Amino acid sequence: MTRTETLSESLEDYLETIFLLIREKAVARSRDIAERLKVSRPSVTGALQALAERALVNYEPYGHVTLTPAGEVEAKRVVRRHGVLKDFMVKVLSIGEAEADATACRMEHAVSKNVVDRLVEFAEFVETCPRAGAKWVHGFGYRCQEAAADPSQQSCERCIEQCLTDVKKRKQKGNKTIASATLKDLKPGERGQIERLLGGGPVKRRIADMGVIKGSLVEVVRVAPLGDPIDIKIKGYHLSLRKEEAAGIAVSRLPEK
Amino acid sequence: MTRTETLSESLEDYLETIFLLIREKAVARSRDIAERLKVSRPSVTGALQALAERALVNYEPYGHVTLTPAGEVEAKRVVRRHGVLKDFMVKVLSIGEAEADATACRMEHAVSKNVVDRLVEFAEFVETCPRAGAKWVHGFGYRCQEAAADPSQQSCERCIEQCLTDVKKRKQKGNKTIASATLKDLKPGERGQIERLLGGGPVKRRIADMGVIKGSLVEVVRVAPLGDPIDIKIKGYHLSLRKEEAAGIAVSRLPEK
DNA sequence: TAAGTATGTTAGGCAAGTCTAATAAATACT
DNA sequence: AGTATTTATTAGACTTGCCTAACATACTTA
Ligand SMILES: [Mn+2]
Ligand SMILES: [Mn+2]
Ligand SMILES: [Mn+2]
Ligand SMILES: [Mn+2]
Repeated sequence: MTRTETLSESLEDYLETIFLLIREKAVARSRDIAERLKVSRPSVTGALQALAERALVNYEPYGHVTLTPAGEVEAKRVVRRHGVLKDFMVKVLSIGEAEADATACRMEHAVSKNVVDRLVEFAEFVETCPRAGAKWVHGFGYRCQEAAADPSQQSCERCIEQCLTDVKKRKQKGNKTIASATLKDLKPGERGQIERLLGGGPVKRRIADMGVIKGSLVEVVRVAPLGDPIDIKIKGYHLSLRKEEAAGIAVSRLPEK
Repeated sequence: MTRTETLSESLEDYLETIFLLIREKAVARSRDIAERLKVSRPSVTGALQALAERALVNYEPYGHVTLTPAGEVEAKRVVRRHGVLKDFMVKVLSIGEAEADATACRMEHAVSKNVVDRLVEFAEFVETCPRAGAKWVHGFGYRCQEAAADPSQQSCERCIEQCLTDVKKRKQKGNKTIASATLKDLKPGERGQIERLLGGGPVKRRIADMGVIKGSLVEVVRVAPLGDPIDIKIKGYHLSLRKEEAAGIAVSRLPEK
């Protein structure tokens, strides 16, 4: 009877993998866990027993593995950390998908919620602040790929000019430009900024608890065929909303990329 | 005879600690290593034996511990990763010193040189690009500390105005404003941007190998009493230069903070 | 329904990393 | 110099996490 208060990196990975397998394939088989984690099947059995002892999975020999509520909470935490770190590396630092993914899966065990939250904040700030903005970030990525070429004194001048004209344009068009919409209207891949949360149901609370405020970024990940469960990503959290719930979230569309 | 090609997180930490102790106190005693790493003394002995087997430290029972050249290289790598991650968290993300330090020491084992380099690039870009700049970063930190207060629509306007006036000023004053100096002229704590590397000695090569280009940030960390060994930080690397060498590096001063 | 195959578990072993208790060496103090 | 104290090492044990080989169960299919 060992009472290890904190979860080891290894067990966090098992939890993460189980969660993702269940999400993707409806069921997490020992075989698949082993394959994903590049580990032998007996190792998986061992891990499942350890997780069961900690009441994070429901497990009995030869039976189906499911996550307990506590296990799901823990798994989601890991998944979020992984996602946030990966996104930051890919979108802000211009690291390649594969490397970002692998690195994120190692870093995810080291960062606190605090740091992750701040990272999300910063990435959003960088992507949406008119003084920086998507183009600016993209410029950094470009600069990186071009490496040492062009110490950017020249292009820096051009960059500022561009920024000035952009801001002027924005001012001329004024605030009314923002075609107001609700989350329900966005298509997969589209992103928007929260304008406000209509209606005060449990969704509002759930979302507010995540640190979402006016101006927060939200991205529609997937919309089910009938438009009902809408998967969104917000503050690094993955969320599944019903159509009516999504209709209660006013957003302003954001340009792609 | 075990040949583990890659160093474990644990051994990296021992190496890091030994390196820092030697730098600070001239000698790394088993007792101090144990204390810093919060580990028992026998554990240290074990680690030293493991490191000695890998030819990373010079070790014999009851003797002084020193790093072999290979060990020093490895240790410096770890120290740099730690420093870069910590700096990013403190300066860009506005995470507190203590938490940043602890987190950096866990993340340092997970990030590749590639990611660290990119992180340095990005932090420099963010701090020096006129469209972002130190004030802008600071604004983000401030926003974070103020938390949910002020979704920044208001202050965003003000921020842009400020940026515009700043850029205008910069233009009026023109390029001649940049009081050219050399690294030798900077005081501890001051930062500058590399203008060019005068003279083509080995220093130039050493520095160029680190990815330093025109525009790279450099910070003077410490200057010895007689002004001779000058400690600088550049691209996350720690470097010690002689006075003459520092005099060969043309920089433009950067405003504090 | 009776193989035959795929999947999962047990048994046994090993390496890394940590600990405590006991011992040895080095250093500091009369 | 001789004892006390500090510092370092050895011995032995334990935990975690991984492995291979052998066995058990579940699913497939003839
Ligand atoms: Mn992981
Ligand atoms: Mn992961
Ligand atoms: Mn560390
Ligand atoms: Mn460290």
